[in-house]
Amino acid sequence: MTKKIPRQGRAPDARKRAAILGSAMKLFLQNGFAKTSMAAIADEADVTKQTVYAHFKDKDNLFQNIIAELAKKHAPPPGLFGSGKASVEAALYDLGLAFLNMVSSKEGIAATQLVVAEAYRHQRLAQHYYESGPRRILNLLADYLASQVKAGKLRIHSPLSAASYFFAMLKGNYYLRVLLNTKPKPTANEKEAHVRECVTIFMRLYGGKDALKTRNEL
Amino acid sequence: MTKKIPRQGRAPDARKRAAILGSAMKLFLQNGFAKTSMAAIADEADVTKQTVYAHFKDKDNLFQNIIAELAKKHAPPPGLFGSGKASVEAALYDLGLAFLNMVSSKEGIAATQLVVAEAYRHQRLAQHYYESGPRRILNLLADYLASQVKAGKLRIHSPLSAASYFFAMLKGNYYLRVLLNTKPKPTANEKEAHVRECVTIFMRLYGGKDALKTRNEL
DNA sequence: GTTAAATCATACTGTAGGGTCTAATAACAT
DNA sequence: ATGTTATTAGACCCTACAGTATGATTTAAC
Repeated sequence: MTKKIPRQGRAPDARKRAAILGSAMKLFLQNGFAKTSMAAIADEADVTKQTVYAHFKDKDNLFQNIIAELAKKHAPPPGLFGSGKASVEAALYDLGLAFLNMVSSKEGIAATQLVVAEAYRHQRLAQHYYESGPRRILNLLADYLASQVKAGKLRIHSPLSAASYFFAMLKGNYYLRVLLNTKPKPTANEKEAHVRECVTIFMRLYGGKDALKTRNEL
Repeated sequence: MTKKIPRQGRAPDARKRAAILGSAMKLFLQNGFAKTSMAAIADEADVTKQTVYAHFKDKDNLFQNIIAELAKKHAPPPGLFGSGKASVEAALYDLGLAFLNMVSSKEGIAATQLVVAEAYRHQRLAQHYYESGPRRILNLLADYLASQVKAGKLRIHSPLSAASYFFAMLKGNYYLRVLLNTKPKPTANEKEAHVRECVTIFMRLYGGKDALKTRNEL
């Protein structure tokens, strides 16, 4: 019932709005909140400052929209554990690699830096970002693990803990270094090897009884 | 040979310099780089802006000094694995708890947020901070682990990897949430329990042969 | 006690940037 | 056609703030 407000005159241009959002995201990610000016955003979007202010109340409001957009963009896709037919190892490997690629992507890094940097000023935003991104994916994995426990494929007391350890190991060294721009960025090969190792360790910890007897060194 | 430049007149006041550094650190940690003004720093230090500029070339220079100071302050203490006589478990537990307390302290959080936020602008600083803090402690643990491997107390292929997994598990859930100000902060009890669990897992992974046979669930 | 440097107090400059205003034009609704 | 709204172009206001200038005052070296 709220959709068809009777209008007269020109309608707001959705493409311009999108352009503004796009430019703002690009610039915020590139230079951070403080060092991105509204004028620069307007320029980049080929739009007037006025138009920017017509669509967004102020800089803060625009920023909130960007973070919300990023949260959506970085949320885990719906069919994450699709068929559920693959082996646990394969599922973990795929998830792990996707996750690692995500967080070490240029945009993933910039987004995290941005949110962390502004977290103390926009606590609700940070919370929302966390819950729709990291927290969501953590829960998904926990659910999957629980299902595999039921299926007798894993032995886990607390799936949520186990899931968090899996992600923790994945991030391991990388994460902080990535956040701090301490390159060089890992190569695809390194990432794959690292994910394999994490899966191996995970299975040694939580795999069926026999899994524990296999290779004892890492 | 560079120390005794013949001077005349008043000497720079070391206490004022210290006061400036103190105020700057406090305010930078509290409000971030951009939102801390030189005037505010001078005020807080009970000093004139002129004096601030007498001691530090500009805001950036002052900031660099602060980060260096933080890096020193957060560097691991020398006698970390003191006697080396305690059990591996106990050593890991102590280290883990100290580490967790450190990174979840108000100042530890603020420092990390600050460095992360400015990382893309002050890459060398971030690098320096990483190497004198996290990297150093990682190496210390790796060395300790290697020594315990030699002593037959542990079975580890790559001590550096193992060390990084230990810290990764410690941070686990906590770290990102802490960086994002997603409270509530963990209580002392929770931290202790968490460290215990990490040590247990670690020993299951890397402890002597028998360690693997114990409790199979977590 | 003279001198040179450090500090103070305060005013000042210059610039960047958030946000507003106005007047004109363009697009759409009825 | 008429009215309403979006957008443009560009000037404009105001505040915050980094950094400087000036002149007085204190402190320590000699």
